[in-house]
Amino acid sequence: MPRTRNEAQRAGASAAPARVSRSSAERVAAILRGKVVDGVLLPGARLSEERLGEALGVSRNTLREAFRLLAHDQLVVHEHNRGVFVRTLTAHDIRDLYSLRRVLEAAAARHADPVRLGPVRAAVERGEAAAAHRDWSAVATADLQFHQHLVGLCASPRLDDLMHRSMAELRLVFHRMHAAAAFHGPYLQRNRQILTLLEQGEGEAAEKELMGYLDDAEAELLTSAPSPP
Amino acid sequence: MPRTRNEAQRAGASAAPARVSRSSAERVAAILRGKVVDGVLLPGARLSEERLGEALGVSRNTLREAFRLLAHDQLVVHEHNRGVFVRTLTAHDIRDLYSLRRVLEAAAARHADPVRLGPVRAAVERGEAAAAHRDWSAVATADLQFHQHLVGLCASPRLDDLMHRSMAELRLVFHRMHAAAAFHGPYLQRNRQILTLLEQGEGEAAEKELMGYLDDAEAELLTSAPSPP
DNA sequence: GCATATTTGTCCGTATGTATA
DNA sequence: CTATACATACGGACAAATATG
Repeated sequence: MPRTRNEAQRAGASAAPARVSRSSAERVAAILRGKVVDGVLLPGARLSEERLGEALGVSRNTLREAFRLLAHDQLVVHEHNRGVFVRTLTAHDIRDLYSLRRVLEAAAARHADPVRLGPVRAAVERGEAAAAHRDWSAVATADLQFHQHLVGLCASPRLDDLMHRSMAELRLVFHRMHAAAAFHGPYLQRNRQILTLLEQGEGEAAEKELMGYLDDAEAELLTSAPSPP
Repeated sequence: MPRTRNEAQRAGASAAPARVSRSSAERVAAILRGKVVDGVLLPGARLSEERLGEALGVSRNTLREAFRLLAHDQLVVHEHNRGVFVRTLTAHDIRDLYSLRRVLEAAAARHADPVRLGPVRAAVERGEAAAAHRDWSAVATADLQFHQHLVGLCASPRLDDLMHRSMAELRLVFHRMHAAAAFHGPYLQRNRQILTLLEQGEGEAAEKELMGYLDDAEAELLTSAPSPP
């Protein structure tokens, strides 16, 4: 009899990320996560237990579990006895996130194996194709994926996860750049250049290019940051 | 009637110096986290909602919130409809954790500012003093703190937090080394050597020493790992 | 500064679904 | 296959903290 449940779960987990049964809390968290990273829920917005529970059709207890999950993703902050709010990144947060990216992406460039650059190259090409069609939203997505796959070269699930969560955090401020096109567009050529260097085995040069990219992107984001240091 | 629950909560909370008001979920999570990293709750152990809620004097709702927090620390795994269990690290996990440490600690060695080595030096000296007193538990603590403060040189809260959680995860397998002395002891001299190199501004050499340390520690841990790759 | 309304924190009881002996 | 134990999820209750007028 279906004592195969465990086997099925493990097999499914190893192969495809598709999961048959997720808890309500996870489902609700996924919905809210999407609204936060897509900018539907803006930084500082309050997430009322009563209103949201009503809107999503879940009880307050379930919603609170979802809040804990989102808080761990750093997408919301839980203020005791006050409630849950969409996170507002400070300039300090932005600097920290870019420090973290420098560490992760430098390591990726240093350990990059030229034969594993497939997904990285694909992201570059998706970005260029999107730019040709003036689909700036897709350009932004491809830019993020380029760097995500770059870190993926480390072949570390924990680093992948960290990078993924960090990029979600950064999206909280990307929304402040009302012209996403102007922000992500100029970086396409730099991504292409980094890819080329990696394919030629020029890890050192690629790392230097990457650090320049990150320095410039950080500086640009900080000019739009209203918060003090 | 026993509505004295709140009084008991305050009494317990007042013992902790740091923060006056933490949620019950956070307090419970902290208690359980301690039991897991101290090896009181061993990997694979089941955390029953009913039993633990009874023992800790909190409702199942509150306990479930605490579980979400612990699951995010990767110290427990939440299997849907089955319950919460203390995490069992596989050999794959150990390798991943050391990959992560290599990235973080290499970055730390590379960016180390010799004038900020105070806490690192202090940890080395605490370890040596503890070894002189044959306090192997303190030796282990100092060893972990040496590496924690090393990463602290990056001055990144997010990296600090990541390192801290990763070390907590590693403690899940340190308990398998029944002789903690034999495990942490030999690394004291290597820590001292790394410190010396950093103080002399020999970042490259320090990084190489560090990588050797991590390779050896990883290999030693893997010999005690019962799980397949 | 105070009284009041709102919201969160926490608990309880219970019905339903799932897994395992 | 059935029985049992347990997790999931809901809704209601009330005290405490916070926001509001």
